[in-house]
Amino acid sequence: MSQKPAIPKGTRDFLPEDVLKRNLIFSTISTAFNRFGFQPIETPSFELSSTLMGKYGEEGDRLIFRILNSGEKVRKADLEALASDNLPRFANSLSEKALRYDLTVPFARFVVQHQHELSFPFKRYQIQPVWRADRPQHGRYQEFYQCDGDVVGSDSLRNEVELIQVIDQVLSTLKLPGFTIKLNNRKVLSGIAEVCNASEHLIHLTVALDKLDKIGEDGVINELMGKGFEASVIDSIKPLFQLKGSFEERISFLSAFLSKSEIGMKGLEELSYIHSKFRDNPLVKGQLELDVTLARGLNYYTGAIIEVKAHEVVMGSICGGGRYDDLTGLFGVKGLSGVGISFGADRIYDIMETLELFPSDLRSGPDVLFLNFSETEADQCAIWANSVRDLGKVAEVYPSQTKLQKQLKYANEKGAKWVLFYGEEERQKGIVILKHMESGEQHTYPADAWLSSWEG
RNA sequence: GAGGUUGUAGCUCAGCAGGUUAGAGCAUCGGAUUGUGGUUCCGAAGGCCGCGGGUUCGAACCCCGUCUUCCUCCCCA
Repeated sequence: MSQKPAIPKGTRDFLPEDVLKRNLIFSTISTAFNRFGFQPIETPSFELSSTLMGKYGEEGDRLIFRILNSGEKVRKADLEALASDNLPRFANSLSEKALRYDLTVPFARFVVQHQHELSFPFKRYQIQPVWRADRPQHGRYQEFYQCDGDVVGSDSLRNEVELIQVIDQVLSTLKLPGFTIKLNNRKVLSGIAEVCNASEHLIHLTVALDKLDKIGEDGVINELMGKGFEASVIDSIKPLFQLKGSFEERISFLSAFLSKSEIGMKGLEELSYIHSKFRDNPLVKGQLELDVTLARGLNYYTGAIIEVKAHEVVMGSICGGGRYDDLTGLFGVKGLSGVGISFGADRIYDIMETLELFPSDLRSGPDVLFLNFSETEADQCAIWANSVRDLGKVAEVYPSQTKLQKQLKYANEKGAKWVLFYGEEERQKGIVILKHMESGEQHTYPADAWLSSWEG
């Protein structure tokens, strides 16, 4: 009985070529992090549910993939909770583990758990898949890779500057035609709420502001009215919709707007500090932009907020991050400041695919393919193949004695550069024939010395 | 989680208001060419028409459910 092959929604298979392309992105990212002194770590694919639950807000909890208890443990199911419609409790009784939802929370757990083995400031990067029970859409998958870099144990703004440089270096190296690194600061958002007398509704305010580029000014106003904001408050926010001009111009506008808010001014100061560092040490390709509507969903950011958008393509952000002053506080260690970014490798992949940015020579076949004429000659070829491998080249011996036509077709499809003929005829004459697949030219060499004259 | 949309050969798609053995191109395999690939020509194989139920003399086509696809919202990488 055969079954129709299928994979779950939101997941993908990767063919050899796809993996090579993705590895190019990964290696570009890890190279950049390495150059800035970040070190790699890994954490398990799944964590205890208690580590993850409640860290991403109500929405986030819903999107966490939970792992069903196995075997006899299912008997622990809390049927009373089910009967009384307490679904979260019922779910907890069925599941003690969950697939990781991002790399930041597991990293916080990691830092607390290994605090005595790490030296601070600790700079790490991590490239691993994460899982979200989200509804798949363009550029959204249920399984995707995140590439995170964080610095914990240092509140210097130089870390923010450094992370922005990493982003710039990675995306420039990958030859993205252009991208904007949007910057904001949670303190500025708090300041805005403060001067508008809306401090207690900060979240609603920022969530609505965040949608400005999507639903427009009227949409934001409608949303705020829907959340019960007073007209006077909405009016006081309106000037922000018109924010235009250079980074400096926006800073000076906001300095006036936020002059009565101490925290808001602190945020502005941080933003202009970061911006000033790129004056004499400019970015390669990235464009810095101050965007007060940038909020991002995660509510643990306390300082800088970063988001990167690629030009020339419609796609959500390809990189995001920010500073969180108390992430490890959730795991019992207070006052450890951190700042980090997260690349969305799969979105970068999709962008590079649509803009055709992947180099064409990624898929390289064997340098030499030895045709298989008979057991005896193939044995000799296997010995030669090892010599070729010792030169750091790729060599393959065709495994069976099928028709030459078939073997050459294989060589052609696999992109072999050279094909070596060594059959009975050649053996008797003491020669080998090397054929260059692209030009079709053939050269004859003495069998005992072909390797030294071959230019492969 | 809410609403809409899609599903026919490995891939991209045809299939006339429900009517005999469901079609094409590309890909695959074989042959033309028993020691020479990419081109060409000939041929073959490949489908519970997403899955389950219903309506009908009769369903790829109509109805219901379910899964999947893509999209909008929500949220995010």
